Amino acid sequence: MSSRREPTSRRDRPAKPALSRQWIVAAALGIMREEGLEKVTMRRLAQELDTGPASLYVYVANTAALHAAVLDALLGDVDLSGDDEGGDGDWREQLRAVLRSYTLVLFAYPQLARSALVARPSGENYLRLVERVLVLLSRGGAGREQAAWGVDTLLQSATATAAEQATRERDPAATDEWNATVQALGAASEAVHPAISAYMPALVAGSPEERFRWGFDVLVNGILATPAPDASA
Amino acid sequence: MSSRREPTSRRDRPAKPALSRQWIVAAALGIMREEGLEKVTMRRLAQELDTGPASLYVYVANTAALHAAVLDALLGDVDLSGDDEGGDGDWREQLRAVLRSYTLVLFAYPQLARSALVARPSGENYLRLVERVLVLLSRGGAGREQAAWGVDTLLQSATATAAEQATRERDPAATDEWNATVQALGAASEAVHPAISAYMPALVAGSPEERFRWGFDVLVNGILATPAPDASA
DNA sequence: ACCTGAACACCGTTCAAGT
DNA sequence: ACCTGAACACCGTTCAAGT
Repeated sequence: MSSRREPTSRRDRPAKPALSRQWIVAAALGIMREEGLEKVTMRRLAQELDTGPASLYVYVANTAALHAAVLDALLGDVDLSGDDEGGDGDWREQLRAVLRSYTLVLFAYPQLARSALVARPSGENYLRLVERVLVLLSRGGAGREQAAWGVDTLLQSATATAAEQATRERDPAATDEWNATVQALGAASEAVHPAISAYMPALVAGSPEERFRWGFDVLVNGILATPAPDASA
Repeated sequence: MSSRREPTSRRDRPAKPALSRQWIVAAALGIMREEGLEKVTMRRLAQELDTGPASLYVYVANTAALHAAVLDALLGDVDLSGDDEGGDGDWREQLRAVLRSYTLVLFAYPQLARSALVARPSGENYLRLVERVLVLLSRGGAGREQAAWGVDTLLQSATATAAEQATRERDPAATDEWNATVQALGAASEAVHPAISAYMPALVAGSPEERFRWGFDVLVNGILATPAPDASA
């Protein structure tokens, strides 16, 4: 019972694999899937990897970078459908599918969507996504600036939708915030806030699906209809 | 030197005013203005108010609620210009002005904008803002659902713009993230990501002002041009 | 170069006890 | 009802020292 190492037996922990950025991110993903993003901390992660927190700083600059790396890893699940074969006519449907897939991936991890809103990722999977959206937008007739700025707007909007709707359904505590907003809107007196009062059912109505679809169309229609500043002036 | 209370002299601290939600939020605002949102913690705030953290929980549910209250207080600075007198023709300019004012207020406190992205406020000033945007949108010809969902989209987009652009300019550490993204985009090889490579200058170009204006027009154009789901089907 | 122990300087939240 | 002290259970990050 006092043996220090058993080279053959007892391999419950596979002999502590060497640290590496890849391995660290994989462990972080595991913790997130099982315990949520809020448990993906330097300390908890170090514990999981059987080392001290200080060791992680060789591979990861800080906690924000760690979360960004986890997000990028997850972005590998986004379906970029039909990655290259043409079919020019249905660019809009393809773009919608890509963004829906992106939204669904984020839906699975609301907290990650929240953090993506605030810290854009920069990994390989993110680049692939941006590339794909750019191609589809330009296929749809968007100009240079329209496509470039459009990517940003579309991804941001999809991220925000995921963060909000997903939170609203799952997160135990954050539901309170949404309830507070709904309640505040509902309680708005007709005298002080007539418009809110008049629009009230609609203000909080709509399934995630409906909101997503409408939001997508609003943006695509708007992007194609709105020229970039220097284009004409 | 051992006196317990001096009723007349030494009023550096004005005799510890009674706790109240209002007073707590005011103190929180002060800390934010002087030290940044990240210092607006229950413990720091309690210290400022000369009490223990536990005492604050009588008035504020948790830290998120505290931040939301601070945001709402700040929203009082948003210029709702011309609050009621007609001038129907220029609804678009008025709406633009309101959203610009909103963005500017958030610009002053990037971190707060970040947190607003994630936790919608629900206070009186927020309601006033929603009310105003609703009125202007419907004056512009938006239908019921268009106006209702449009408010959400417009405010979200403005918030995100503020959070991003503001952070990019001021925040010492968060600039790294943006740099990482820019660098990743710039380093995208032409072979693997031809579109990114081709669109590259445009992807990160544009002043905050230009981006804001374009984003606003995209949304307003899109909102007015896109009917709500059940409207026709 | 990589890894570590230990420390520094913090957090949010709860609870039993007081007034 | 409000306020408090004290505790519980955590954090991120740095640094000198080791290998």
